Amino acid sequence: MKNVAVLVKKLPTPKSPKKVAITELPGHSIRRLQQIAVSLFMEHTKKHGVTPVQYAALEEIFKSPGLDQRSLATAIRFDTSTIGGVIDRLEKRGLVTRNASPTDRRVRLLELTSEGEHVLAAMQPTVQRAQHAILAPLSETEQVLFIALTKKILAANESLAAVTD
Amino acid sequence: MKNVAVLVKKLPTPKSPKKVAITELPGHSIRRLQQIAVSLFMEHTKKHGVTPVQYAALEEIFKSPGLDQRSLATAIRFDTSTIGGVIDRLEKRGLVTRNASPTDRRVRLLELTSEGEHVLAAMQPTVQRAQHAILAPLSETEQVLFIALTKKILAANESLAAVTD
DNA sequence: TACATATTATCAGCATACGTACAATATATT
DNA sequence: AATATATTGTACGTATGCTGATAATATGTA
Repeated sequence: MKNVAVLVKKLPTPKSPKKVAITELPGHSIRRLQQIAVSLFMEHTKKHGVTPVQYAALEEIFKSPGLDQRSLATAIRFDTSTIGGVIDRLEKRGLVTRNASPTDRRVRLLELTSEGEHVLAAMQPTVQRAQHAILAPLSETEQVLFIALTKKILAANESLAAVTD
Repeated sequence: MKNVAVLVKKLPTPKSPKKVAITELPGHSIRRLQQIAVSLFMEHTKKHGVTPVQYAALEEIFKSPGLDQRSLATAIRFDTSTIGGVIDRLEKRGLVTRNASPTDRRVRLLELTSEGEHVLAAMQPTVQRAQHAILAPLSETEQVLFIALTKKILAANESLAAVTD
């Protein structure tokens, strides 16, 4: 009787692992999805030399000229410690300017240069095509469904990661 | 008349960008999905100090002991130039061994240490919970649907990115 | 006004990701 | 055997992504 109690009581981590098919895990599928989305984006927008992350930054700065880095990061879900480097690269390419705020000396205000606006305008159609390409394997109905399901997951996890505020 | 022809013919890139809601682009949603999946994984498996990528490697090496790095990379869709560093870290932690092949001196054969097997076994339940957490916002039916749609996209793009062969 | 607290940006460290190039080694072909 | 080609692993450069720490600056409150 005592033996049984001991056996039942322990139940530690199983001695040997089970064989898990990585491919079947949602996490892995999502990682693959991301690899594919980035790959298609880069393929379609190759001639502009702008990454998906940089594109998102350009788009947001265009929508809200003069916003600060932190607000930008929050808006497009970058980590605040990443945003600096992204802006560095855009600034170096002359697509973005970063000026000290006259009212708050901590803040760097972001704006597109005319070159930045030009590049953004030029690449928008290619970005659209890339987005279509990602969902292309799905029917119209399936695409709507996929987007809805995705949004549902995102909505339930808004606070997770890259939301520094 | 000529004016019209000229206008029609050119159609260059638009002068000024349109305002695009980044949040509405599939690429951005997928990026968010990935951030969330990783975040949930790390949260659930915190005590094991193993990343999603490292976990995939452990799982695959357990399934196919003695496989080489390149095969591993292909199996779990790592970039071949990334796999080395991942194995380095697992090796340094004593979870994996990397031995020269007796038949082919180019190859490094991978195997789990007993510690590696132990860690893998210990974390499998927590990984399961993390995977459930990712899809938790969806109903059972929706989860099945989401997985099916995702797989359809992946199947159509198997060759894209991180498939070095 | 003086101090505690909050905010903005930056930096260091670690871990993917991918392109490109390259050395070592196998294998196929001539 | 000698050469051409393919394969395995590594290294370097660039770009995220996140944690934790810190400096500079604001702001709220005693």
